[in-house]
Amino acid sequence: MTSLLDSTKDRILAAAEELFARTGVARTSLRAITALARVNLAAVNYHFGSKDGLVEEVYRRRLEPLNRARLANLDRLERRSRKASLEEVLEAFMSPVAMLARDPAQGGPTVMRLLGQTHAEAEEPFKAWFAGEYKRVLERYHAALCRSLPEIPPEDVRWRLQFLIGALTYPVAERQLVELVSGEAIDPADVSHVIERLLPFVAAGFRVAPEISRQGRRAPRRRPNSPRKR
Amino acid sequence: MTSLLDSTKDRILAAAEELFARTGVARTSLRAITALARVNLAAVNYHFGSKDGLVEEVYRRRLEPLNRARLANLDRLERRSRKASLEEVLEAFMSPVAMLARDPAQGGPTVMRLLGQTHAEAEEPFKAWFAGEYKRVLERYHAALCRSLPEIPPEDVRWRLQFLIGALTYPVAERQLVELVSGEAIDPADVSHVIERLLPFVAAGFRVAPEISRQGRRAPRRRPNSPRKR
DNA sequence: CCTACCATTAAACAGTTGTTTCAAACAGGC
DNA sequence: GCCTGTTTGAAACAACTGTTTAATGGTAGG
Repeated sequence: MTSLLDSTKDRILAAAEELFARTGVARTSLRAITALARVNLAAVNYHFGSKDGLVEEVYRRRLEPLNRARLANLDRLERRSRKASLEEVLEAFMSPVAMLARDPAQGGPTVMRLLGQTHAEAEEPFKAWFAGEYKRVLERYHAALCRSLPEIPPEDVRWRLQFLIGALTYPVAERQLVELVSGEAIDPADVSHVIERLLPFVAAGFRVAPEISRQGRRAPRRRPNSPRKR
Repeated sequence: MTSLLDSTKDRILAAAEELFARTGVARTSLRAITALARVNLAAVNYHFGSKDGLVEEVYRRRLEPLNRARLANLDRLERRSRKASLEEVLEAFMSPVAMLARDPAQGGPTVMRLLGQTHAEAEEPFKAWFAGEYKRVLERYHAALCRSLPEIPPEDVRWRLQFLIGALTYPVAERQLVELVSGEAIDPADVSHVIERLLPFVAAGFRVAPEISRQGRRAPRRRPNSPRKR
């Protein structure tokens, strides 16, 4: 996976990405990274300033193209004359994930586990950048979804966008759990299969009429049990 | 939150849960835990054997009642004469999460972040137990969902169950991202609001006819962009 | 050739980690 | 009382963490 011609910096990035995805940032030592990259320990601090600097660079390298592609896809849809359908907007949002996972030059399947750990792992300074970047994307998609779903209140669209992100991120990131549920591991090259199945699922969810909402009474169903203390 | 009458063991568990949920297991030192619990450092190794032992106990304490309630709810549904509706099965699966989050004695809102970090944080030995326990629950719910949705192929039901788990876990665990999308933080006591909104969303998704499936050609839509390298 | 400058190396740094040790304090049974 | 086992206490342990230092190799410009 790591070409012998790669520079020291690239080798560190590749090794760090690999290990971050596998065991998480906090549990990955710089010595493990430099050993895998066959590079001197001090090279990390030389090229990236600190471990935090390396972490930020590892994530930025993947998240930036992802968000850029999402925005570009939306631009394309909005430049057209006719209104974008719900499915088109959803695919514009989800498909860049599949592209990332398919292309080894962009991290390949490894990058997906990395993305799944993003929020859990992020340190404060980096989190701020990421939040700002991501917020722009989400705001634009929220607007686009509202336009495709004029009959759904914007606040419900927000929640459903949230659900979409969860449904998209979680199974792709936590492959071990997928394995658990489906009995077989998913072919990492075929994250697009996940998306093919996810798209009609969430599309139907987005279109359904929301519950009578906030102060409205619950459905008159009997309440199931709550967990008991042991 | 921690009563002064609690035993040393309980105080350690409470403090560990709090810190694990806030900063993750790997970034939480035993010294931070014992300081918060106002307990001697060695008490952790005395009562739990090791840090791993403590981690396992912290998670087990919450996951066991959760899974137990899910199974009990399903038992109740299946004991009845009439067939359970899709919504009933979904609520049986999701509502215990809300109960956990509502009851401070069972961890309250804190426990939700903890659950979200479960898969990312889990060490290997504990992971095995968790996987086995969870698998039983998921298998039973998969069967129940299939019975409520006879026209949907079981394999699609599996995938959709996966999506449900993602949509349920992610927003509840990653509240900072929710905040990002929705502009406001969710009231942690009202995780039930999440579920109220999530239930009709996923119910619609479960019911929709799946794509023509496996070897079938993609929809003839034009392909959106893929991410580009910078 | 020499001088800058960049990249790489090995070694050491100070701080933190989980864990262990052993003595002191405590409880209840006789 | 004394003796049992269990629980807490302060201190030390070795191993590992991210980071820094100072010396080295390499290469382009004058």
